[in-house]
Amino acid sequence: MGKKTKAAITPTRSEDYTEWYQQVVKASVLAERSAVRGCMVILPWGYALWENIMQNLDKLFKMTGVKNAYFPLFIPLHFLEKEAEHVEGFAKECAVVTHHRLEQGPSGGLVPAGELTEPLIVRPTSETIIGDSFSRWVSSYRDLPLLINQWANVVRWEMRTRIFLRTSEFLWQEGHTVHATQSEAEERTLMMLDLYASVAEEYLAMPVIKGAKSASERFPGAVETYCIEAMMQDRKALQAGTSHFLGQNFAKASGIKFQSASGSEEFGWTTSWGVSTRLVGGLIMTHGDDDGIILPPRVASAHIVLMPIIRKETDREPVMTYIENLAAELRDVAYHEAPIRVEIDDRDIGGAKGWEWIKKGIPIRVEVGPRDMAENAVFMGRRDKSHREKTAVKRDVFLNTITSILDDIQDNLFQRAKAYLEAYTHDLDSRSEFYSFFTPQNPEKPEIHGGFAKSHWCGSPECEATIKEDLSVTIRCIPFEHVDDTGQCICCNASSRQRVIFAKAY
RNA sequence: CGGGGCGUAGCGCAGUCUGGUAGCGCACUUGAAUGGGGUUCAAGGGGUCGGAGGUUCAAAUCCUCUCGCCCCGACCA
Repeated sequence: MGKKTKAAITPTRSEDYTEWYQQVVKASVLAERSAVRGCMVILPWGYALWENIMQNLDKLFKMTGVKNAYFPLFIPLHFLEKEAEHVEGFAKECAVVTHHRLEQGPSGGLVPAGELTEPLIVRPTSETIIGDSFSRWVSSYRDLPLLINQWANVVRWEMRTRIFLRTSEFLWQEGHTVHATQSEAEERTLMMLDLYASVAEEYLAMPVIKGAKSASERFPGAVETYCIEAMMQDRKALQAGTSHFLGQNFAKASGIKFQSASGSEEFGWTTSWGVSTRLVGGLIMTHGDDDGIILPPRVASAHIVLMPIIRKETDREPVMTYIENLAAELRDVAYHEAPIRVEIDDRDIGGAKGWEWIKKGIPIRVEVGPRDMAENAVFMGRRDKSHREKTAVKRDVFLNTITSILDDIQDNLFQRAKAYLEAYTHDLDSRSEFYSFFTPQNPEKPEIHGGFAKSHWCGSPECEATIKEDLSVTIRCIPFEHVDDTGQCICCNASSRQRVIFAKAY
């Protein structure tokens, strides 16, 4: 009882949000920094979470007819040069392989040797290398639509990295499709956006706003970029997923052509769409509290931890037997078509154990000691409630209600996050109101402020740039709602046909 | 690439100004006590003080150069 720390994480969110995030990641054992600049090691607890996200997405992709494939890590330099905007967009952040051998240097160390005739780029995204394959796979309208996804790692040499949110290397999926018509491709782009939104909301319990990017925020080479934007607890926006309608730009660059039913030669219409390990960062900042992360049950690395309370050595065997039987029965319960994931923690380390699991964000902690056994009960704590709020539940009741308890936690997390998003999203119509909304009281050490401003925008890149320059606020998306609303641009007062979402962003 | 901070045990830090050859807390190991909760006591293991060079009888400490990390900008999923 030495320490009187009120929260498990120091500092708290309100004290220092950025530092809180880093401490939460550390305490959660989801990931850690690696020896390589800007790259992270994903630990088992974090990888299990990512696997659950992956499996759910993968299943949903396949239900829409998408098939998985795999393409090379390396892209020949000249491939990237094929689409002008695309080159410009990614050129600044590419890792380049120039040699294929190491030799003993004069001072003893290894030095690169065997220079390549053409450098290879470590993929920052795979439109061009996949386009090359697609150009050979597609020759007739009968080959379309072509619906491919790959699970891969990509590298973007960012100047500033942040664990899970922006690492030099990250894991993601990238879907790439080719269609015979523009409308079919557009339909697919929006279909995948909807799929992402429902995964974010139903699995990650993360409410999102769907919309289109402004021209300046578009994917390099895309005709249209759609996105889902979530609000973190420091009220900044996080782009949680994107779906791009690429028109015929990449088809022309890669030579993806097909012969139509009428015999004419036409370029395909392509799309690409992706979500990444960034989602994990979003999850942390959406649900975490001052005791650490809170994992939504639908994707949690594990659902329940069973912790024996052993008072006397003679209690150990009966308590462990009780726990192992309980675990076996729990694992036989299906939660959304998959077995409940149960951990048993019998380490004899006292109360620190419970706190470890709190910081790891497991949805349900269960303690079982002789007293519970005598009453045929378990002692349960929920991660979405205070750590002090624990209740005795009869064993059979616990087994019969466990899936609804998990669903209740899932729903509770979503409702909380949705209330937060709504509480800090405002229609703002005056320029002064808008500027004060995004200006902290204390510029030295900015407090959590702002949120999402739904404000009118005339559509000019100049107004967008002015606001970005003045406030570091950008247009996160042009939402699909509110399209018929008319008003005046927040920046220049010109007439505007709709509101857009302005926010500071990650 | 600019501005600020920092590299000393696995983690968090003190010691640096005023050179004398390394310490604290947590974690770890062992033993004991405790037992519905980040418990207590005792004993113990672990460090080329980020790296290189220099000054000095002597450098974690002073000087020069480097490398890396964190925060704030610019760039971005």
